Amino acid sequence: MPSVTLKMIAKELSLSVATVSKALANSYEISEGTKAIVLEAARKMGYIANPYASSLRKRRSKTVAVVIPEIADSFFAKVINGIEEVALSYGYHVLIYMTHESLSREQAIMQDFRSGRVDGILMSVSEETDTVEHITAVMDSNVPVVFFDRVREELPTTCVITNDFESSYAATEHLISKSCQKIAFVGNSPTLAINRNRESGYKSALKEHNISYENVLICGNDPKSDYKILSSLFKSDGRPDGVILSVEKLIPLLYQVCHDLKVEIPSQLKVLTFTNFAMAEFLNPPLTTINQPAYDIGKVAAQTLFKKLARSNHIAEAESIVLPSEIIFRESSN
Amino acid sequence: MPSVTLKMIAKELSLSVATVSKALANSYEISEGTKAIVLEAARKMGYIANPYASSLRKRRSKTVAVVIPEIADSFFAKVINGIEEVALSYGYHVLIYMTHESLSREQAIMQDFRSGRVDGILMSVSEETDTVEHITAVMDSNVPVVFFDRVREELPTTCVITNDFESSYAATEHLISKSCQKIAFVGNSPTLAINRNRESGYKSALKEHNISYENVLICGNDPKSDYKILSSLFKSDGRPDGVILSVEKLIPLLYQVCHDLKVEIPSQLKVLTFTNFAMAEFLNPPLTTINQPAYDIGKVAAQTLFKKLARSNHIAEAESIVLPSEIIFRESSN
DNA sequence: TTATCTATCGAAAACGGTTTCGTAAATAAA
DNA sequence: TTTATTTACGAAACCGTTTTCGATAGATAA
Repeated sequence: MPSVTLKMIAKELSLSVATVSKALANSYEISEGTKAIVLEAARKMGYIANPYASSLRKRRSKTVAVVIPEIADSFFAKVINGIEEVALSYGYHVLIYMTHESLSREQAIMQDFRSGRVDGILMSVSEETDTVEHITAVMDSNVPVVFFDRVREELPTTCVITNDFESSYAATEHLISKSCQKIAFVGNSPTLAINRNRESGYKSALKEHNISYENVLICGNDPKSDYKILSSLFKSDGRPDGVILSVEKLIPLLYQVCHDLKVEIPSQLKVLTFTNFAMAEFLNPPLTTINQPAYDIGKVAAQTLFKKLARSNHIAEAESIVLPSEIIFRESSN
Repeated sequence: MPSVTLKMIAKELSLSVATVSKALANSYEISEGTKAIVLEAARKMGYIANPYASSLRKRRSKTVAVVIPEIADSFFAKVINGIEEVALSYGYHVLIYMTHESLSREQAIMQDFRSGRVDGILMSVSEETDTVEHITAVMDSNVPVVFFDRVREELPTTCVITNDFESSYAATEHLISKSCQKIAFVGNSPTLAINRNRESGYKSALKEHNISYENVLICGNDPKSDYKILSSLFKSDGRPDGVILSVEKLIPLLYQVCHDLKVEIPSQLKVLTFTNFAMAEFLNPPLTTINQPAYDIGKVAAQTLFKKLARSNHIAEAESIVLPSEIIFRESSN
């Protein structure tokens, strides 16, 4: 509750509310003298504008939303850091929403955004998302959306991604060069473009090297069933000698499985992961990782969004900004 | 921009705006018949209330703020998950702000909250925070604050913390039981209560066991200088045989230092850390950790805040909710 | 001298809801 | 039948800004 309002300042200075408002907005209509007087009074009285009154009238909220699955892993944490950094510099506020990989939650969240609550949206879709109506609906109501990481490239907007296909291709080739012959790929959702790109990078590399063994696993959200899926991998006959993890969350699980089944990394199994966290080097064994530039993805996505916000009539067309990932070779794939 | 407003529905149904508003709010003043008609029309027309108009009039934003240093480590990520979960169930929105350990940023953020932007605040103070005027100012303007993790216990509100003193005491005793004689403690900020509690737990245990060696290091935000501080520790004469890390962020750094200086864990140095992340078990060597119940801390803090919000005249008194941490013994301290 | 600017300010209408208060009709109480 | 009460709704004020549109006085141009 804003104790001091424009009206109070106006009364105090025997000016009109309009004049005070304009003075604080540094309008050309107001003389430098009164501006100084108003500014001083506002400061002294501790005036802080009511953002809701302001947003209502200006039809702009100075707020953006970040919609993500969750902040379980380090990737989204760093992305948010990047976003917040940029938002701050633009004087924007950041609302955060988690879908917990649920389409219905995502739909409810997006529905709310048609109210004008936010001026723009930064989002990474859930695993379940197999329709985009809830997204196009808010885009149609003139709220720009910028995707990052988990994108929907078919929509007419900007996607900030990494070179997933290439990274995955290179990762697969790397394992092949280490004489792996049976390489498995573990992803999460077949509907996610990011996952499909990685998968096809993996498959292309196999094809290129005439390797017929191909094994794509889908792990979900439940650690228990994921554990089963992963462990069954090593109990089967076509036991792999290399694994590419597409999901950071599965790292501890894979290490656990290998530990429990006494599968030795890297002698019996070479491992390589898409991830983004500092401790990979100090794991046992040190983990080869494909590092996504998470912080920069957040920054670039936010900057792109603010550019769209600046231009009232931005052209809505599909576009991809690709930030390269970096493979860091460590013992787990040696 | 909300394309369809109350006025439009009113006109469509030849009702007054007031009636429509009350009908949607399920007011007793409106007959069930008209309620049904209004609800149906609102649904069909795709009405979504403008939150800014609503907040302006109701003087409630249905929004809470989370103010934290940053989401660099897993702790705050999990806390936010817990907070978001609770906020969602209350129909609240979550604004997120990072101080980046800067007091002036924290002050600017809190200053803004005197505008009525948020109904309540969940916060973990920055390392630099050595004054609380900016916090009491918003509390005085009737915006409740609940602290978690990095708290200021002198303020008349609720703090959600873990049993830092006891955990640190137990951790120190554990190292002593492993026949460590020279145990160092690495904290971040001497102004933070959480750090002081851990430090005194450490010191009390030493005193209790008549150990005179006492070594408290302060590491800041800069990895380079932190590296120097940590490495100088092992170059000095009074080289420790045990270390307690109070800060998760320093784990990779410590492992790096030990690696570079060829200090072997745990034979030459036993290590133990306050942290909260799943991979500790798979580090080399597996790291003994004091796990904070991060997710629960977020949940409890949020629930406490919403309780305060529910009661308009909540009594403002200092109170601590202590959630116990859990020590998980692993090889690094064996 | 008169007409035209220019600079500076205020009245009032938005923005889109919520809430108070009044009122007419229907019902209950006397 | 008269009076009191309840039910169901609308008119209008209000939340605190922003913005449009005048209005006025003084300066300038014709």
